[in-house]
Amino acid sequence: MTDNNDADGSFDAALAARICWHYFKEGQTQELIAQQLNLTRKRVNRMLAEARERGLVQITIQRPLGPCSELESRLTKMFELRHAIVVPSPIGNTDVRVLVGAAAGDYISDHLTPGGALGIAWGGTINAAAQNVRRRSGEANRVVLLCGGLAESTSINPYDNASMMARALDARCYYITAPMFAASPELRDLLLASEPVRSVLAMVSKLDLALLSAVDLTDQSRALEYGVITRNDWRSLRAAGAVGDICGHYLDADGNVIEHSLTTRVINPSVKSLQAIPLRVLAAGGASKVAIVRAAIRARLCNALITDESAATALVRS
Amino acid sequence: MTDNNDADGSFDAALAARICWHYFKEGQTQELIAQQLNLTRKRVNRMLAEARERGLVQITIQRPLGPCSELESRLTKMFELRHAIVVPSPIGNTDVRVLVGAAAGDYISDHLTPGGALGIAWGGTINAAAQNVRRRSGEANRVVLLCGGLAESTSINPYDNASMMARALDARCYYITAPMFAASPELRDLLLASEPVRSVLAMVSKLDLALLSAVDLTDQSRALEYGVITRNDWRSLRAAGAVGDICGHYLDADGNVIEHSLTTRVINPSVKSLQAIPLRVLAAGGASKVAIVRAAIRARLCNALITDESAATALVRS
DNA sequence: CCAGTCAAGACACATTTGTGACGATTACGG
DNA sequence: CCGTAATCGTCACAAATGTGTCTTGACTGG
Repeated sequence: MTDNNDADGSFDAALAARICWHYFKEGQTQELIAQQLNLTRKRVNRMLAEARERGLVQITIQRPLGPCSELESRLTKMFELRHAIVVPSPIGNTDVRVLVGAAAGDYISDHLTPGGALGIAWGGTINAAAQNVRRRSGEANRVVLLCGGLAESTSINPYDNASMMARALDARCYYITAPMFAASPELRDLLLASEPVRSVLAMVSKLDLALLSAVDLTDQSRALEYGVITRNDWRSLRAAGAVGDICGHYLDADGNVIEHSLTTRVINPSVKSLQAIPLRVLAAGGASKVAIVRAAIRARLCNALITDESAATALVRS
Repeated sequence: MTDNNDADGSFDAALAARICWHYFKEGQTQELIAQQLNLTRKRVNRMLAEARERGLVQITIQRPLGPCSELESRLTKMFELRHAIVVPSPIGNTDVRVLVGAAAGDYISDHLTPGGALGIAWGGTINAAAQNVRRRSGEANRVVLLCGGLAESTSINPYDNASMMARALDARCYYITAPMFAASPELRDLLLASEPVRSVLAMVSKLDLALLSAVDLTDQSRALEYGVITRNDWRSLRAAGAVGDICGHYLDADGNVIEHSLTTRVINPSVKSLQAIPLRVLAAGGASKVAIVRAAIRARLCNALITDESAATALVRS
């Protein structure tokens, strides 16, 4: 009856849930909970932390929250978006992606209809979103990963993101079983035409909802850090006018698609198929993402936006 | 743009929301938040507490939580309920009504369709539920209070409960503008037939969902404490075999309606009209409520139950 | 059977949080 | 204009929390 179907064994979700209940709902002290449940306080403390990590406790703040909603409505009008969500920028050294991702997880929970098909990009933001989606079960949802994989598993990995999201939604997950960038244009074409890849990509235009992320090409770009592109590519892409990419489509500041040697090798859903998705949510925050976010909107690759206050402020000033 | 439509002025919801965001989502310390926002730490601390009081932050624990879900399925089968929700019993001296109420608020949020009509009873549990409902707006929901009022405003008051719930749901609220017990049977009949009362009661059988509470007649009964009934009535009701009441309908242990001088003066929806409501959720926890909960189920006054572990355990043992 | 390894408990300590006392400042009614 | 009361900030301290280190003990692979 008690389900411990999670991938890793060493975590008693039922116990954690009970601890969370006593702590968050009942407001008891960790000490007392430990006594009652015959645990050490430290254990309680750690399970509490782990439960929050895993998104076992969901903390929602009643929206709208003041100045942010002002920005939201301005963004919505200005860029003709379906929705805009603006969260406060971090005041500490918190990663803005965790915050925007948390909001994105909420958003997905609210907008993915039961049995719906969700496409996702990858990255720190998406990772945080996956951790913050409200768990579902038995709805036959589907998750489609909108990019190829990365061979060397960095801390953030596309397949990992997708599997986490799928697990949270109790969804079937579809992966593009190919690298993000093929070794050669010829190989790319072969892969695109070959079977597992072709049929997964064909699903894209049928999706109900896409959760997209933005890769920037600023000095802070994580693409370099994660080894997605080389520094040479980074330089030449910038020289070609690119400000970043959405699912491997490199865009200039006006939202035009940039041609580049990389783009002849990328394995990704076409711009058209992405545009066919009714609700295309872009989740990206921080100053470095402003240019690519604006470009993505202009390219009509997104019609809903989740971002933070600082980026939103910059966007409405444009 | 920033809406401060709450009844009491001296609470900056937008600021509180921002503080909550930085604290709960970003995980910053109160000290740092205070610095950044130019507030004192104490102020941050108090606003955090107040925000939680007011249900501005919603904490959800991923269900199902182990042993409780076991009880839930047993209750569901045993009593042929639509749903059963069991929450852990308090381990400290927390009021069980707050915990059961919190779960009830969640339940309402999940099951009241937009634009739906909700009937509610009153009491500590309902009060907690109202504080825990997820805020909605612009859905034209309706809330109908299923009992008359109490003249002297105790800490928990029917009109108060209803108004809080209606405010949370941005709902129109309908009150029975009559006392819970009329001074005489004749006056009761006059009131039932008279206009504002009659039409509100007529709405009852059209409701989508009712959130009911159980009044017990044990030694711990709050009905005495709140001065709803006199000690004499309490004694004679018990003598007549009553174990408690649901919306003013006194029941014996088998769920039969008890006749009593009080019941000739009570102003409430008929049993029939209550039974016509598709989803009738009874929220009540603690040992003292076991008998009346069982009676209510037998009387088919409820087909969904929210309770705590101790009461649930007692119920399945019957 | 014996290290070696790893998880979990005991303990200790620094940080963070909740709360009360006290004084300053402001609003308000006479 | 003054006194009163209420509010808010400052300080201080106790409680609760997060995080190390060290130790115990169980399991593992020779």
